[in-house]
Amino acid sequence: MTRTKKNPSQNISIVDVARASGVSITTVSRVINKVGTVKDSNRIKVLNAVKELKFQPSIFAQRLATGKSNVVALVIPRYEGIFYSFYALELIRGVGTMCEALKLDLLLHLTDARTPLSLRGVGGIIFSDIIGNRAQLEDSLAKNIPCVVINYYVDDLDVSCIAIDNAGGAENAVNYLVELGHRKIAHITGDVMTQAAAKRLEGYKRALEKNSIKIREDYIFQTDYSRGAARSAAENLIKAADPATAVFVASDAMALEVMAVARELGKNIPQDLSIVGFDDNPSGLYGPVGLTTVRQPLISMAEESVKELNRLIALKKNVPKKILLPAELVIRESCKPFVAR
Amino acid sequence: MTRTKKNPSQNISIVDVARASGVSITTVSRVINKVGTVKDSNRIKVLNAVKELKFQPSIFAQRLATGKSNVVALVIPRYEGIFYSFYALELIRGVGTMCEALKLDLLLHLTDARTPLSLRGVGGIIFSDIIGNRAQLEDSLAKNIPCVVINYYVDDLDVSCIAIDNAGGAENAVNYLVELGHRKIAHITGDVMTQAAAKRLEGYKRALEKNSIKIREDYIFQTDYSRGAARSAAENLIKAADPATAVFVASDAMALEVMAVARELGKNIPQDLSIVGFDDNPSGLYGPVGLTTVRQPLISMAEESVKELNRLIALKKNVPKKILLPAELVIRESCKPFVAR
DNA sequence: CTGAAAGCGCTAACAA
DNA sequence: TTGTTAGCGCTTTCAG
Repeated sequence: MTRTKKNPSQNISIVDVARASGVSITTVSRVINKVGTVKDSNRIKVLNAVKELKFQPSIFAQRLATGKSNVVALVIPRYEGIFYSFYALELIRGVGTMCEALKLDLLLHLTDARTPLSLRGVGGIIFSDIIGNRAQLEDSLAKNIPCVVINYYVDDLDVSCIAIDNAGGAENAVNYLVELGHRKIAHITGDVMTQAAAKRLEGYKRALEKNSIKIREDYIFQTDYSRGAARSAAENLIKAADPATAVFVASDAMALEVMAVARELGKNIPQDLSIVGFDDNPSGLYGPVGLTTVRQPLISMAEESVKELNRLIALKKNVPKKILLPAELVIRESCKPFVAR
Repeated sequence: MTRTKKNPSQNISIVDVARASGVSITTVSRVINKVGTVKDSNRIKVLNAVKELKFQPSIFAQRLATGKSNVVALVIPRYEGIFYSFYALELIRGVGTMCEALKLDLLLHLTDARTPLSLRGVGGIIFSDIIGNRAQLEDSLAKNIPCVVINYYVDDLDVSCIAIDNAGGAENAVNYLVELGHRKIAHITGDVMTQAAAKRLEGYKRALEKNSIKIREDYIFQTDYSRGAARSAAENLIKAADPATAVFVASDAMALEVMAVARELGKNIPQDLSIVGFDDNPSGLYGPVGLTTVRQPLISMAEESVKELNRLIALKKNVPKKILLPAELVIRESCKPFVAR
């Protein structure tokens, strides 16, 4: 009838502590959880026993008893290349840091959008981006699991989200080029299936319009964020009959590729072509010419998402908040004022 | 006495399923866990009820009852810049993938080496590297928690480890340069406090010795893996009175910096200087000259570590295995045969 | 301020 | 093949 032996590394339970300190397990529980009232002398006895026995409460028992979970899942769609992206790491870093600060456990879940989530025992979920895995989000919401979406502005669902003002950032970037005197400004987009890329394109167009510059479709090069696509876009851009004098590129990784292509084709950056990227990826610092770019506050976005999730969990009901974080221009050396020649 | 209400998203328990399918909870448990023998007709009833009620067993109750945890912690020392490193992401990717395959939960724990680990309820720990956090490893081992160390060969502790043959990889790289006719081969080290960097230096020296090339201390440039250090090393290397014709650099990130410096100083790669890196970081593909490098099987290392940990957990005792994975040379365009001029 | 005792949801002997 | 039942370790009434 009696159970044989439990986990040898965790075998001291609240019972042992109670026995050692001569009080009831209830009292031990009280001092562990810092709730209720316990006579000081007793508290001290318990605390000593805890230290003595190296007692660590079992999270499983705690969670079983309370019905609460301190686990936060970070769901990252495992799309091609995500793991080579600066973005993912920053996210994990930010979320991880804040989870630790808030004493939450972080469960990293790499998902392909297709399979339904089966995150059991999770207190809340952070969805990084929504790329084809909207169903997972809706499911979780339906199950009343606290959710927050990060890096995607969801306006048609009752869910907290925290995203970056991609359109605004793009607009700033293009405005800057205009201020430098450029009128022929091209744009190399990312994968416009993603919200970020679509918004960046939107911001590009808006900036041109506001500056009364005609939008030329032959100056817009659509890519899928891949290096290959960036390369051919760059070639077309540079070899064009009436080439642009500046280009706003939807990611730093691609912007670097554009720089490389330009050099190969004998062009100097920024003399022959001004380039602005997006991301503030540290690789943008590599090489002779620092890349001017738009900084995404990824870390703070990630951190905020955990805070927001925590708020939702504490609230015990879904009172969504929608947050848009500004994206700031970082000026380095890859742009020069336009001079006619 | 009765508890008010539990987690509203998880409120159907094994009891409900038992009731709905007209069997005992034990039988339900049996079919859930696919153990024991259950009459087919009953199994079907249960399965239907499970589907009907959208029942999901509580992992906390399961773990409480079994005393087992399916959580695997990946402990990554939060050293400066780790989150900008290709290495960390690859690791997380590999470990994450394998955890999913093995139905394990992944707890990502970013630690500073100083604070003792407090990973409660974890079934096993994967230590990524051992940089100053040896105490954490020893502690966990003492607590009988299954551990495996990844990317660090531990020969003085009874623990499973899986590392990359840094010395061998370095040796291959240098041998390759020798085969190309180079005799003046420099080395830019990483932070030799890390095992990887130390081993790479060791491999470099060994290759030279085996080829009867005298080791010149003025050809060895020590760095801390940082870009700044790489830059000044590169400058000294190139501007030296009797400059090396080839250089083996301890990381791709630094090798790229060396390339950049060389270009700035008017040198051509590979005509004026042959370069081999280490990592096979995708950024090595950027730019006009593909970087010849040593590929670390990071992903398989990460995957193997989870398998090994799983083995240890199943074994219920510590029967360590030490694994060393080969590192293979990837030849691209950054090296040329040496020709006297 | 304290303790007894009833669960939390599940697993695993054991008996049938 | 199935069901009964005693825990797993902790929290939380409720009654002192």
